[in-house]
Amino acid sequence: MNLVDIIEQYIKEEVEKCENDVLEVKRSDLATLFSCVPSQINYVISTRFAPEMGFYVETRRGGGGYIRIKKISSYEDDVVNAIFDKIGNKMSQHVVNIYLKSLLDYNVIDEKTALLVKVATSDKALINLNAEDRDITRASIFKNVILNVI
Amino acid sequence: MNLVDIIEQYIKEEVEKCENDVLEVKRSDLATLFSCVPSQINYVISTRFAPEMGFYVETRRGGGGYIRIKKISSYEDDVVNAIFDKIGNKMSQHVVNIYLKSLLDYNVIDEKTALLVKVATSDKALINLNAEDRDITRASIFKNVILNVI
DNA sequence: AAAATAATAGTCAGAAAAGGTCAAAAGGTA
DNA sequence: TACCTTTTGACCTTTTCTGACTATTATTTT
Repeated sequence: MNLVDIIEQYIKEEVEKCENDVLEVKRSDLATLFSCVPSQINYVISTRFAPEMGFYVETRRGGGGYIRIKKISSYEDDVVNAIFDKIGNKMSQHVVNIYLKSLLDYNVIDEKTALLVKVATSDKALINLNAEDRDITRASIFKNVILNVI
Repeated sequence: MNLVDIIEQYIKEEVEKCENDVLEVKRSDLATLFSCVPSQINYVISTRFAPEMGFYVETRRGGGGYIRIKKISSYEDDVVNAIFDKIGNKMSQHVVNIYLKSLLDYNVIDEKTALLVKVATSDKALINLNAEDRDITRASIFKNVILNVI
């Protein structure tokens, strides 16, 4: 097993142990624990704890900084999984609407949430980006939000 | 929790306890209470009690000097306006979080909406963009969504 | 009343304490 | 060999904390 795998497994176990499946750690502590450079932790996080894998990660710099890893409970949901399997790394505004409707139909999300997601991923909100970045960003926001709000 | 966070929380609690939501304290007393240098109090005030966070702060030097912290009570609109006045066309993740906290505090938005905006504007959701685009997009999403829910 | 002194608070720059980024080196595998 | 993943390290950014120095106001002294 590689170091990434060992650290990945450790984090997953620790998250399970935590109240609400939220683990808060210092990057430096993890690095010390596994005798590796701190940036190795970033590598683990970015390759193993992306939203597609059912995790939400939040960090904070400065004194008292931390990395907070939250396991998303709805990740096991079949409907969500079915939808996630189909989403690529780009989404048009139209496609977002289709998926939102579907999630609404299955009562996975409510009207208000659907509206908020629609606004947050609208061309208007992403107006400063070029078409390509817009679609990529839209897909990323969609995935992150959906996993977190349901 | 950092010292700033502890002092922030303490002040907020004390303000709540006060008649009319106005707390008057001596900077030196707070510094003594938390065993820190007086300027730490200024740091807390300037990073956590600005008008866009729903507070109005007044001070007086010299003998009998004080720091008076008032929670803006009147209309949620004031807070929303203060925030929108302050927002330029760029926002850091940190700033978004701070404003969301204020909006939540004033019941302008609910927990779920706050979470949604937080996730939608997080660095993770906007990972494919460079730092500059990220901050611009973040501000745009924030404005669009908030304007839609209020 | 003016001057001196004491009592406050403010400012700003630098240190300290985190985490982030990116590219190069190393290791595996088809 | 060519390509992909992992590991490492040098350098960057953000946030917090501290302390020396400054500014203002109140009180006391002359």
